Amino acid sequence: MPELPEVETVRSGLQRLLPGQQIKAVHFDWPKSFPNANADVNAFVISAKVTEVKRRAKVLLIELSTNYSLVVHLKMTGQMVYRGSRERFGAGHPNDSLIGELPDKSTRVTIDFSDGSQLFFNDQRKFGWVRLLPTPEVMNLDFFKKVGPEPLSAEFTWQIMRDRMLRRKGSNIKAVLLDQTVLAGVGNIYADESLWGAKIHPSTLTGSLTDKQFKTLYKELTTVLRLAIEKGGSTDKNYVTAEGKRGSYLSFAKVFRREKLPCPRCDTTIEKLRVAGRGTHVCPFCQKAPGKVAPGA
DNA sequence: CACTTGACCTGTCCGC
DNA sequence: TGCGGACAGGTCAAGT
Repeated sequence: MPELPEVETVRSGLQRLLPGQQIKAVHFDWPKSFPNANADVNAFVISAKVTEVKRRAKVLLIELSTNYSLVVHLKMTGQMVYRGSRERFGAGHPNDSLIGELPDKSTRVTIDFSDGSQLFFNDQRKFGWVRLLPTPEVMNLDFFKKVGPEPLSAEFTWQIMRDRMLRRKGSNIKAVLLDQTVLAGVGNIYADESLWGAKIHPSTLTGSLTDKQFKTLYKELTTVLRLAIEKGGSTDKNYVTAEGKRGSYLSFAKVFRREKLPCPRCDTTIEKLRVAGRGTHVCPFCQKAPGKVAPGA
């Protein structure tokens, strides 16, 4: 799972469920999903209690009472699903859950808690990972040293976004939105959605954007990220919340996965193209390709 | 150096 | 139906 709103939704779910839980056992069978699992798991994970669940960029940080942290990246298809001691299926009715009984064949890591509840790290494509690190060293990971600011933080302004984006003025704006060193947490869904909102074509050279466009893009991006968090993220195939439920943002999406459907703003048929190596959705009328002038721009 | 492309994996969908 | 190929929400390493 993917982007900031999805990871934030999982974080808030785990933060409701995990603090105070004591870890009894950890199981994993695909070593790449837990590359540095070693004797430290026995020393610093078994018997530890979860103190807090945090997020930075698209990464979950499960902090333990031993001053170690389980650091989790869900990449494309990762899930973190909690099951209470009496729930073989999802909380409430089984139909609420996208997934059935756990563990299943995509389960890579299982954490057992003392009260009988369990936390499952599932990952169909095996790109995601869990790592164990001393909490004070987590931010020394190369990824965290390079990652850009949180787009929803109070300090993040449109001018900061513009200045950081202009470090890559020779790239198209879609590639720059996806660049985690420019700003944290944006992926393919919310890049397309915010570019549609700002009426900017994804192939537009970043260096050619005006201040007015940067300002609009900032507003659209932060608005769409907040809305997606409110809706519990976007579920297409794999993503689920900590309770195993779907997120509902995609029913509010304007262009993502809506190729061949009408643009909600002008009724022009939405097209799917390839930009920055990624499937990209645009309204060809609202978002004029570079060289042409967008309406109202 | 700045930027783009392939690789990491499994599963699904689409065309022949 | 079967089978090959393209594609899927992310990030690195290696390439141009």
